[in-house]
Amino acid sequence: MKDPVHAGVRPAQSPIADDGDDLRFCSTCAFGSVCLPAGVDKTALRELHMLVEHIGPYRAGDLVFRNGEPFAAIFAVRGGVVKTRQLDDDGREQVLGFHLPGEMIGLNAIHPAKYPCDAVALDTVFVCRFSFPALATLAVKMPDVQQQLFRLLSADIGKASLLAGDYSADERLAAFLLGLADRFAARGFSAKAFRLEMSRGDIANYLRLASETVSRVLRRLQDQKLIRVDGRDVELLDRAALLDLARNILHQ
Amino acid sequence: MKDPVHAGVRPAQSPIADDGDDLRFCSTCAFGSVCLPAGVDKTALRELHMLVEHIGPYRAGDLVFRNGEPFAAIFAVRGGVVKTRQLDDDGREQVLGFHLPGEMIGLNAIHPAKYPCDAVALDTVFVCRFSFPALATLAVKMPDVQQQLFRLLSADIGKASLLAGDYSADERLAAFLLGLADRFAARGFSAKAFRLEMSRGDIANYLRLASETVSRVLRRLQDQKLIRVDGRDVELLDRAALLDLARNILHQ
DNA sequence: ACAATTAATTGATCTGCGTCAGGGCAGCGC
DNA sequence: GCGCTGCCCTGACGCAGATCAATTAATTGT
Repeated sequence: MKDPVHAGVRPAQSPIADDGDDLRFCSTCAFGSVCLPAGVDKTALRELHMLVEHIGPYRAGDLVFRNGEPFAAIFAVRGGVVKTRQLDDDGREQVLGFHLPGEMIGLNAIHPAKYPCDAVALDTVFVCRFSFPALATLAVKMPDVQQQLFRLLSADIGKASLLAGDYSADERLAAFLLGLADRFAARGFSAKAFRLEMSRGDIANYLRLASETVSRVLRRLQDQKLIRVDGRDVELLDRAALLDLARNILHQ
Repeated sequence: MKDPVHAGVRPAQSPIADDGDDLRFCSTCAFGSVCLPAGVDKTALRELHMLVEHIGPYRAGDLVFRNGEPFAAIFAVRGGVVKTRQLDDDGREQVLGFHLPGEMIGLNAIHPAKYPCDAVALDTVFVCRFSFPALATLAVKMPDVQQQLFRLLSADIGKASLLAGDYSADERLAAFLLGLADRFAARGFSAKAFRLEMSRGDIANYLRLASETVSRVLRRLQDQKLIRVDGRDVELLDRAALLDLARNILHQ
């Protein structure tokens, strides 16, 4: 563990953006299309870069923001994996999502004006912080920024309702794995083999299953030669079959 | 059935905005705070009213917008109840939500740039149509409009994940009834007694239950004196007990 | 007013997944 | 070395709710 940035990441490419190469990271970020526009007002662009604050590293277990904190900023994950979760009155956890490099968190805090969940680093995490008042002000001057914000928000509505259906454990796991694969691929990582930074318990909680069920289903999928599992490392062997399983969840 | 506008609505006040009294309706609408601002730039306000188009009546079963149609506008329900739903490949329905007067629909269409669901009138429905390009342009000139759009979008993310948890049938129904009651109350209707414009099947589908289960749970809640049910008319008798049941879903 | 649909209720049975219980294995401090 | 802790896996069992089936309202059309 000499290199904190690359600690705990093994297979395929490491999902950590090169800290020394902002441009390369930004091109895979949810805000990339506005942070790195081709031929757009240079002054406004400079303003956008001005209001971005690079923060990190967070270590596994650290909180990027905390439930109840007043809303002030949204964040783009720059490296590592972030879990968002709520704790109910009895202290039971509800995992809302996992966020890979290039993805935004904190959008659901705008309305209640405070963060409705914790954002927990699952490994070594770096983020970009966007002050929201500043971003909103900029959005008034740069319609592209406004559009992108609208799109990001709208996209999250769709994501949130994906798991609401009553799907079987197999469908959920298949959709989960394929979803991760596609998101890794969109950020330039391998879509076939990747590491699950989250525990079985987190996956189960996110998919509204028992962790025992996650174990059993992963084993079943492996027995059926759809995937290969080794601890937290996963390899997708039969994408078509997985897609067929997940069809109802993903394909609509 | 001589009066189409008020047909099929019985108990308490009818959830139909007075067509002749825009001001009164607008004050209860999701956009009310920007459509009816106190002491705001009159010119910009006029522009907002200019781009609002009143549409209706739709009859039960009519579509306000259709899955796959290119996204062009968002809508505020002005009267009646609208159901949003997806149909998967096999033609099975997935109910995404029910929308009462004053609530916005179509926000989840911004990102995919086409409507990801159908919006179906459950009874006689009137809507306000907001052209989205025009609204976005106006938002650049009126930061209040932009803010309100951000808030509406963000709020929908939270709503979408409410039902994602693994809750019991009783919890779901209690939360559903209380949620409806509060939304009716926020629009000036009775929070104690109201009519379910949607069928048991729609409720069941929305809550990811079987319609038989909805029947049974409603009966059980009635036996326990928490509610009174008569067909599609519901009266909440013991709000505290319902809140206690729904605590895990609503209260976080 | 009538049959013809469609929706709602109720009971009986089935089942997927949660719960409980037990065991293995790696990392870590002592 | 040792016990401790956290994570993962596996089997046995029970239950909430789905499914199947049959009856009884409500709607709708003629």
